[in-house]
Amino acid sequence: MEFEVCMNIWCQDNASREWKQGWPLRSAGFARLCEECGSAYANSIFCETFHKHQAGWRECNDCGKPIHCGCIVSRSLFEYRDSGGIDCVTCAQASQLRLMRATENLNAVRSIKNNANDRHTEHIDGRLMVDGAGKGKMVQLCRIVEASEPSRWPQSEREVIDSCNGLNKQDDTRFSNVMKPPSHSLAITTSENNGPTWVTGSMDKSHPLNISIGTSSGNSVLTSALESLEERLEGKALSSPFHQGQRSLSMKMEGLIPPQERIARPPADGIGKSLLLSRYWPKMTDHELEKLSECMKSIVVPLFEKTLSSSDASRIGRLVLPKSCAEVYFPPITQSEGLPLQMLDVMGNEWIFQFRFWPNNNSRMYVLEGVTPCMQALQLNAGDTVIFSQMHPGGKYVFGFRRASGSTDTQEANLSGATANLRSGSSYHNLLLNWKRKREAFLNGCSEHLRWGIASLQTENCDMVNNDLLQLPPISVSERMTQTTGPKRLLPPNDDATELRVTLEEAQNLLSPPPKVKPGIIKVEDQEFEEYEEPPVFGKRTAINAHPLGSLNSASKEMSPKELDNILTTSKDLKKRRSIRKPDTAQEHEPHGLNALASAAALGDDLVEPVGATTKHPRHRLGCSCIVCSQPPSGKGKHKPTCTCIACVTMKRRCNTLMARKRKRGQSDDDALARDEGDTNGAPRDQIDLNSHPYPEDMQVDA
DNA sequence: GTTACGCATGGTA
DNA sequence: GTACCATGCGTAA
Repeated sequence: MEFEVCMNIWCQDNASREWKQGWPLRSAGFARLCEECGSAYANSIFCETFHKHQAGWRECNDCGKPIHCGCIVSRSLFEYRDSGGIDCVTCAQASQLRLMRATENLNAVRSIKNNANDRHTEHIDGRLMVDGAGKGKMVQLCRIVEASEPSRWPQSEREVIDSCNGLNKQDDTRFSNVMKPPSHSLAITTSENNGPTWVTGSMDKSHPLNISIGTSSGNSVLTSALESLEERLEGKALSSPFHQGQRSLSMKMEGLIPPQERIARPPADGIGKSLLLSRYWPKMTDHELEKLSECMKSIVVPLFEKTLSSSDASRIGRLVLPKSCAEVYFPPITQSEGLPLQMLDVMGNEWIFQFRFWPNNNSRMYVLEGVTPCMQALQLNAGDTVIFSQMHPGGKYVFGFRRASGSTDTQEANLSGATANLRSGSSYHNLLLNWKRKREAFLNGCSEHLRWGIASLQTENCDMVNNDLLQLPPISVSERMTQTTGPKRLLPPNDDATELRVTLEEAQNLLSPPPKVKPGIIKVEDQEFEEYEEPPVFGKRTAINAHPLGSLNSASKEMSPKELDNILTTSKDLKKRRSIRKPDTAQEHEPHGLNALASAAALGDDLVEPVGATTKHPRHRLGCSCIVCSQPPSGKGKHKPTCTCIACVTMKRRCNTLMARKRKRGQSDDDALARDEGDTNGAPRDQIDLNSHPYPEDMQVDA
């Protein structure tokens, strides 16, 4: 165990060598707690998920912008570390907790030197050498302690010791006594095991600045006004929340809090931060993490994330896991068959994936198998990001996700729905209730058939749908029914090769009125709706000038019973697919008949091209970002030869690579290359034409 | 004929 | 050059 000294000046344990594992931190580790007093230390700066109310905002020393520090102790403790620390998320340079610059630190120690006759300090390699009580020791840590309860500040070292002894007797050593300082103090901690040297000073305005220097063992006391320290305390520290009526800095910074940034959360120390590529670090906003924890009713520690590739999101149902992440965060497996891993998604559904590996080039390739049902239920596609987290206690894995940028859905959005029922009392909750009420009012006002249709489209088996709807602001139903809200994923795709993006309006368009039936008129919120006595007809209209709600165009393309049967059969086929989801939830996200109908209808000619499963080039599915799929339709949007877009650059690189290889293989192959690639559109070879098929004919996906 | 499994291959960092 | 990983592909069910 790494040697560290407890930084709680109430604690006499200056030689702590063991640290208890405390509460889980958002950095995927655990807070280390002093064995003696239970104080948090080191990486406890990440504990905001657990003690959010004690989190606070600070100003970055370098850029001055507010930065967040969630340390349970940081609200009452300003900490300085010469090395390490957390980068400011804004400027990425300043240590998050570096509230004193090195020069200030030096001044403080010089003051000590000047006022303690037997002391001598030097600045060596950025560190401070203290001679005297901490003779020959390198100063590593220096901190200003700000008391939260001045009335409890001990006025003497004796009181400090007494208070510490009292604290040690407390049962709840984890939180009640976390870094409760006796006063504003400057602690200079030596790196070796002879205890820290403390500079304590009362900052109570009712008392003169009374600063003492000594080791915590109390063998040296110097009462003096350390001017520079006082100046600093009066300057920076005195402007702290404490001197503003004990208001927290977080309150002070209220209104200045910047928008939540997506923070890449590196793994905790010791778990191989250097081993895990930063692209796998879970990037969640504090808000998302907070909501996830709220949703799971547990502490959730993000582990890693991965952007779904085409093959991950394909129907194969295999999600390739980054090797390092799999080995670090998932249970070790020795057999290729691996073991089942139970996971909860953000909706609270339980899934079991097979965590296994394949031998691969003297290495392993880790995969999660059986993810298709979950992916479909969550409507995840290539480009989306899945986030693996772990709950504490219990260690159960959480399967979270984040939609690809540009999508209207984010994990946060989905969590909004998932946690709606947990947000009782919040304004957000009220908004949801408001919308729910209006929706119910509307449904109640609708005819049975229409109500059934809409309700089915929302489908009680598709929580995502409800959640999507519930996310909507509580606008009137009439507005809802007439506006286009942008792409909404209403239904899970009924085939892996397809994706359904359909607005509510489009969904409504799938309901056609029965032919030759005159509608009645009902009023909901002063809006007239047509009511039909006969069931609606399902089908995709071929004309688009229909009224969204009822007066549907007579040109509706009705489905024959056989067509309906075919689609329903397709839906049933879904159930044949292998799914190892638990029985209690296994059917929840299966598309119902109406869903299948809607999907099939919505996936008509002009909406989504149903790309058939092909073994030739399965990557060409919806969402595929390859050259073929990303190229614009021929004719318009043609890329210029000088275009430097990603697609063009990639294409050029590929061609260059291909050319180089071909040249190596000889002239005959070069000729073949010329045949294959040879100016399909008559373009010179150095002018890449992205509108031509980049692959030989036998590889081209059917257009 | 289709699908899933398991391994191989090749691109990329 | 190597490891990782996306995905291609042969084969068995």
